[in-house]
Amino acid sequence: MTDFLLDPAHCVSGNLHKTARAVSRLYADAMRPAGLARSQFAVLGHLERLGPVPVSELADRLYMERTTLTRNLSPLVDGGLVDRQPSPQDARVKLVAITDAGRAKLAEARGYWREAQARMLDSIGEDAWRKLEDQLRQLRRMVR
Amino acid sequence: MTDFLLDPAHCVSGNLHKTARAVSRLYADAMRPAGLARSQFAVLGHLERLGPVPVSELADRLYMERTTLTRNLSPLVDGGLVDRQPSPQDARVKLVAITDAGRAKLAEARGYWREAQARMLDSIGEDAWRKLEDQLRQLRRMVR
DNA sequence: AGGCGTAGCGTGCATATACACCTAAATGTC
DNA sequence: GACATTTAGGTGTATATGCACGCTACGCCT
Repeated sequence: MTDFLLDPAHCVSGNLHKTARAVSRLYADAMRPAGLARSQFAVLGHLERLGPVPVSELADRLYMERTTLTRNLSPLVDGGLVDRQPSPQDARVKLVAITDAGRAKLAEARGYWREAQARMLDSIGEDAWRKLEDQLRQLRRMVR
Repeated sequence: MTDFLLDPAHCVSGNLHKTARAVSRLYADAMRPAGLARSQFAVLGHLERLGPVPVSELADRLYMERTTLTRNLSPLVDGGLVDRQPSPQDARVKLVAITDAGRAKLAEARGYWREAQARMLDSIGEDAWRKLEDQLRQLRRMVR
């Protein structure tokens, strides 16, 4: 067994977070005019694809703590971009959905996002990203 | 140009953060007995390798906002794991260094960390991680 | 019907992250 | 040497992240 990779400098978690921070700056800068934070963009994107969905399920999809999502939803609900209602079937469940205003804001932000994403793909190469994305997906499935 | 990768689901930043969250849980769980948070472990690890270093330089190495690091250092300084002193050469510069207590705590935490890292490497394969880590490093250099 | 276990959510607390803005010290310019 | 500029750091505010804990509603069992 290699000792090499058992040095904290090679921590999987640390390297992922470090890289995430580095990359986020570009997207944050590009999307600033839209007034949507990185995480909010991700939440709205998922919501648009999923339709009304329980908080827990959305959290699972985002690989995010349920309680973290609850708080991240607050500013979106306050801003009218997201709607949160009890399910008619099960009073415990809160169904979260994107509103029309949310869809509009998302569409606006997507324009800025696309620029950043295009620049990023241009830098690293589409093929490289395809492979990297696949490895990240595998990593997530691994730990689930 | 492929439209495929210009869908928010393929966002580089989003995928990185999502994966980082997923992976962090394992390390956090494993290291909980040590009482060191993920980020704190990373900071101490860097400090041990670097020796006394200005806040800004440490922030650069961590690809972290300087002001974020300042706050992350607070609990470490309060806990006596890190020392923060003005530089004798330049009164503007604050030199940050790991203390003996910090080294001890780091050594303790490293035991727990090693278990998590070993499990992770076992799951994804050492070779796969070597390649992935390299791609992440390239990504960071790219955006610097 | 009553009681028990469980499932879904929210809150209190602590840390993490970063932008805008401020302060102080060093440096450069004349 | 005086003053503008640049550089290193910290603080106010807002969002992000997750654990421990508590509450309510549902389902089951008797």
